[in-house]
Amino acid sequence: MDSEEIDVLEEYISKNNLKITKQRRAVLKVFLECENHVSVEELYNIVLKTEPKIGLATVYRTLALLTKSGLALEMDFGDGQKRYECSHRSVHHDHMVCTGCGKIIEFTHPLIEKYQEEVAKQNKFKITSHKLDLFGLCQDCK
Amino acid sequence: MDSEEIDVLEEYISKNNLKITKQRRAVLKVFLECENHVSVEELYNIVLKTEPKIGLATVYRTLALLTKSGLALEMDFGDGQKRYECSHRSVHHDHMVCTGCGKIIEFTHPLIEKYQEEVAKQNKFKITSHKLDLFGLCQDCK
DNA sequence: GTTGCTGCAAAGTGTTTGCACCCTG
DNA sequence: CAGGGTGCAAACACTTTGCAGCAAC
Repeated sequence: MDSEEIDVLEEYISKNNLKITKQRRAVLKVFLECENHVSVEELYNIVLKTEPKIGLATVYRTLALLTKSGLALEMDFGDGQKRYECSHRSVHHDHMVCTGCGKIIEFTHPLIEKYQEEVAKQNKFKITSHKLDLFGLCQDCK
Repeated sequence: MDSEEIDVLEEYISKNNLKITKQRRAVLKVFLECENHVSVEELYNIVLKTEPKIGLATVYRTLALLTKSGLALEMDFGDGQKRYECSHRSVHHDHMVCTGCGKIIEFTHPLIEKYQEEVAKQNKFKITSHKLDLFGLCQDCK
């Protein structure tokens, strides 16, 4: 396991009077190893292989904990389930979601960000976060 | 009621062997009169005033019908419920969602759209739709 | 040995569906 | 009067919560 992330988690945990458990370690390990935008169910099924007794509720609770500690980011692509990505793994990015195969391509475009700021300023709006999803067909699904 | 929209609905209905009912009229009327981004529950509560016997399921079914007929657009701001807006009322736009008071400001920026196309092309991705939400604080909530 | 954590099951959300009856066309 | 529409309640999918026993510190 990458010591950097377990450190982040342990720091958060000790600061908040919480405890490290083998379930939390297991969820964190799988979360760090699997690809971005995992759903809870997907993660749960992987964790089950190393921690067969773990409950789905624990996975939900641990992902909430990872989100609060800043290790995970919660995403919603409108498909009715929460998905998570590692916040450390990349700086902010947006998503192209292929409606054919479900593949998610990440991207950023500095000018798009710039014009977002511009339009916000025009409306006297202070952006704290944003979310840009392009839906369509990827190269393979065209 | 605006005759334009009832025409669109009736055309869709007659093309698909469906029927006009007073419930559908009532939902359409309220939908056209209320502000954009209504949730189903909000709409339901307003419709109840003129159609006290209507069921929530009918509102869901009618909104699905309006969406299929092209009158309504389904939105998801990640708050766990579907919201709808009139598709005729405006051309495409994006949203600034105030996390303080819930206000939604609509906007478009031609250059943002342009750079979306550009980045899609670089990834050989064909955009069918997109969704840009800025979250933050509006003028009044800063 | 406290106090937080876990697994389980039950409860909660928002949404959809099955069905008998009703109403439009 | 046939076939779609309605209201109701049950079913659904995803997520959260209450609780008794368990484990980390």
